[in-house]
Amino acid sequence: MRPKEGNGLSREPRRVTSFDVARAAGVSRAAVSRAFTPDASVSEKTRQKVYQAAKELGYRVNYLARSLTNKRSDFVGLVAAGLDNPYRTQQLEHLARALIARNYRPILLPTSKEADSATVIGQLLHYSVSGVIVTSDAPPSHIFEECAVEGVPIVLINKGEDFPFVDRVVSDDRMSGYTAVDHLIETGAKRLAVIAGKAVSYSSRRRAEAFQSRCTGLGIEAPLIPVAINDYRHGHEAAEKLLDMGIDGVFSVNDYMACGVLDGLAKAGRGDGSVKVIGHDDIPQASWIAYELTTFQQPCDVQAEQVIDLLTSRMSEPDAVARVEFTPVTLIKRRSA
Amino acid sequence: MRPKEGNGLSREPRRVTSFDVARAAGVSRAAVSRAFTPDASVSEKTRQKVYQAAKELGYRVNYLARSLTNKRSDFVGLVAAGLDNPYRTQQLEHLARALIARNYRPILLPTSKEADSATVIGQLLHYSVSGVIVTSDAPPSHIFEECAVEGVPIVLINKGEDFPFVDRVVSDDRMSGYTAVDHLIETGAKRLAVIAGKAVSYSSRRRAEAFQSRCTGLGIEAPLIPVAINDYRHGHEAAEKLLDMGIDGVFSVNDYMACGVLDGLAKAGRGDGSVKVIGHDDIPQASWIAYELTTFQQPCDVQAEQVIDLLTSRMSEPDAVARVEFTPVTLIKRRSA
DNA sequence: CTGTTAGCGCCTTCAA
DNA sequence: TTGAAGGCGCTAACAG
Repeated sequence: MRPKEGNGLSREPRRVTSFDVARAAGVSRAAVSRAFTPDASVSEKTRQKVYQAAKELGYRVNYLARSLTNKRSDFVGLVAAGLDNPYRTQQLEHLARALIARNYRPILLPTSKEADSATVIGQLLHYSVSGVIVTSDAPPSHIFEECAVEGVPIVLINKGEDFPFVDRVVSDDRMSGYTAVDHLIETGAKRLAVIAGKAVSYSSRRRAEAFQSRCTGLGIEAPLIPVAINDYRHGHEAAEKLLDMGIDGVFSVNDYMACGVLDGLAKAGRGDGSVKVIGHDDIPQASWIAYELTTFQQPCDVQAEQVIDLLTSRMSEPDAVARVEFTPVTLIKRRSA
Repeated sequence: MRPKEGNGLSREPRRVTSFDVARAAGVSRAAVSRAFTPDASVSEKTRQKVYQAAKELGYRVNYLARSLTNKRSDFVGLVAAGLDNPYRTQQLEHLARALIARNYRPILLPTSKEADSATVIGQLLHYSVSGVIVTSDAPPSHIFEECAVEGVPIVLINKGEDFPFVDRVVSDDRMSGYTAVDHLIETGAKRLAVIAGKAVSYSSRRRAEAFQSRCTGLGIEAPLIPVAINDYRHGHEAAEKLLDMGIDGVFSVNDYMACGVLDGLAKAGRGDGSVKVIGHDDIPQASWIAYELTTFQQPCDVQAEQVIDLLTSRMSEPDAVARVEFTPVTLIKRRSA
């Protein structure tokens, strides 16, 4: 059955096509195509004949060829950055699973300096992707236009840019900012502060703003402790400043950084709970015994569903007005506050 | 310039093809194709004409159509599981970046009960993938044959199955097992043990075996403390047993679980360093102040390169004998041992 | 170096 | 419901 050249297991991937199946089943190629197309018009009888022949020959529909005629592939770009933050990983995994569950194939595109999101999305446009999901820094707006022109939906997660045809899913940052203040005060904290990356992320900024705005409303002062990046190391460094300033209640805009804050406090001999800490995201480490971090759960599964809903509805209605979905947050109380 | 129906920004993705570019540039479609094919035979002059026209029209090569003729796409399947373990995330990110750097597109496929690796790899075969990288549980062997038939290279990471045409990259588990013993003894531990998932992972098992074999060689006893899964929770639970058994030096086959062990010890009031702990992988958390875990670094970047080397060399030599590459490990000494 | 000619594997009208 | 025919966008093989 193998091609030629009897070197044991010669290659030359002799692929079987719909033509082969058609011949074997005694039907036309169109019939084969229909048999493998959901709700196409085929009799059960031919369908079975086709399936039978297909199985015997080891036939698989070539989805790439299919997308050529369909003008749309099953691929969805997943543009991500900061995967060292465990929350990002969770998001990624949930998105990937949710996509696969709906028969999409996620193309993973980690961003960095060399490969920024714009370049990367540009690349995606070569594959007739069904959509693009962005968790990294928001790309420059010109890329949105390109996508719009090619009819490729984009969904941004926790980003701020308001742009025609670009949908977004954002977590309820005002809620977390406000609640953080209230809870810190409830636990007895007097001198509050918030740690957040300087203009690094939309959600980060919004949480910090909400926190401060709530404080202002209550007539208390609450400085922003700026850091370069919202990560463990910078959280750790911020802990010192915190102590210098006499803060006893702090909101770290994500857990990843909050872990650093807690460790920094512990290192300075203040791991006794005298400084209350609230994080955000409820990453696995937040419930680890070393931290037991009070935090806001931001359910990735819900978020993923929201994202995909936006994606699919935009596919059917490309010209719809841009929408924003809010992911609810829930305060999880633990030892740290 | 837009199609019809003047509803402001009407859609109907009017894609521009090589035909359009050819016409605009006054050349043939083949010329256009060549202009976009690395080291194809085109004069600089036509190439420029083509680029010019392409830019004006906003042309992009349709890679899907290209793969149709090439019979091979740029896609590489990334089959992964256990992404809650931060080391897995690191692997994933490095693999993805390494692939993209070489102009492959990683398709992310997280596995689980519903979507086991076999099913998932089967799906991939519809896309003429250039290869498959497996970090999850090894798939059943029949899938290897299917891939071999279709000429799709597979590389397994830290898996044991020895199968024709299937290459593997494995970390130097014997080395870590041996070194763990020696280092624990050096730091003064007397009663050793190793914690490992029961038949859950190849590397896990191999590390444990090496550990015990070294102990036997030194004439000391070293029980295996079995757990269901090598994760934080089970590490935490294992800590109790450890103390019951009077162990004072333990090798946890991965860091993720080791963090649980350390937390379990701390919770039992034995976070004083009286029980030495060594982990494996050097995940970010291992260097967090709460843990300062002595561990083995297993460089993801090296591993990723090894994987891709195997992948690409098998593409050119599909019938080569299966190879195994070893990833070196390095002991990183920290507070925990 | 360039254009022409055939497909790659599939899907979608269109008649029957 | 079925088959025939044409085309999706691109590239490889072959002249010139």
